[in-house]
Amino acid sequence: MPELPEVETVRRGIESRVVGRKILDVEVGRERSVRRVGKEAVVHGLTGTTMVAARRRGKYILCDLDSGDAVMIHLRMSGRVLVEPTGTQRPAHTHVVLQLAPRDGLHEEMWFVDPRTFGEVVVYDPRLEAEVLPELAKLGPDPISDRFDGGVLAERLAGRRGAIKPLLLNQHVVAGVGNIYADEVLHRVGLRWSRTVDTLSRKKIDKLAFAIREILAEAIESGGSTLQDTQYVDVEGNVGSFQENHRVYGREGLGCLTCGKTSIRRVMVAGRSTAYCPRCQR
DNA sequence: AAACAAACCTGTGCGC
DNA sequence: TGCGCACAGGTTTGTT
Repeated sequence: MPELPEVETVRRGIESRVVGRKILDVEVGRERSVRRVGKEAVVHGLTGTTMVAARRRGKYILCDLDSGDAVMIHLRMSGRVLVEPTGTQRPAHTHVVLQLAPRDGLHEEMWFVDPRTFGEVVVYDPRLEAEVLPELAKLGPDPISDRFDGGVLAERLAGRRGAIKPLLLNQHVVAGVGNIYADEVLHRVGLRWSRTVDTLSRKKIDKLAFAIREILAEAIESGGSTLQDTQYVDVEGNVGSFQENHRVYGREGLGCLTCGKTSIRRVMVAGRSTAYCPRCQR
């Protein structure tokens, strides 16, 4: 579900609503959500600590604790983070609850909610990051947090072959682009999902890198994309609005908003549904 | 090595 | 109304 813009929106919410508040108590209702290090490590690692920072690398949220430990939260397909007043009815699939020290007299909890349980919460010693979270070291550049331009992208694509879309989804190439934004980016630069990297000029790669930054930044500005199922909401429960700007994703059969002459088509590529305009994208 | 399918889960929407 | 199937924002693992 959530891609870089949604994850960044959640990170900002954690930064403003959770960072700086002591964690008084921790409940883990589902072992699977903390499978990487186990329930004990999460409960003991968080209880009594205070988050001092909330960072992000691609789709990974990384929070620093005043104990020196760190917390990694990955939402995968259906994870959500919510901050709600203590005592509020918790939704189904609320797997981890952090009781926060009251702020301005308000008692609140942070919930990790995740129906499909692909997501996870990990508490770890940052000195052991390479062993606990080996995937972090393999991530490509973050198009928002890191220096990212055509030169960087060309470097990441060097030596790789095949269709462009699966490469944009590869987190080792670029960290944070997912299925919606890959389709939107490719449409903006007029590239079809099937174009192979070896046919891309350096100038086109510059445009591609620029469009990645541009679209992700615009989406962050809009608070991310919330689809019909309203699965994605920020920590306050607000929906995003970037779906109103989608030009291909979820628009199968509708007229292309750019050329106005062809209808958007949808095919399966590398197991992911892929929307494109056959006229605008070559 | 790369391309693809399956796996991990639950919920929803659709056709019959 | 009910049932079975396809599919969903991600990522890893195993197989050709």
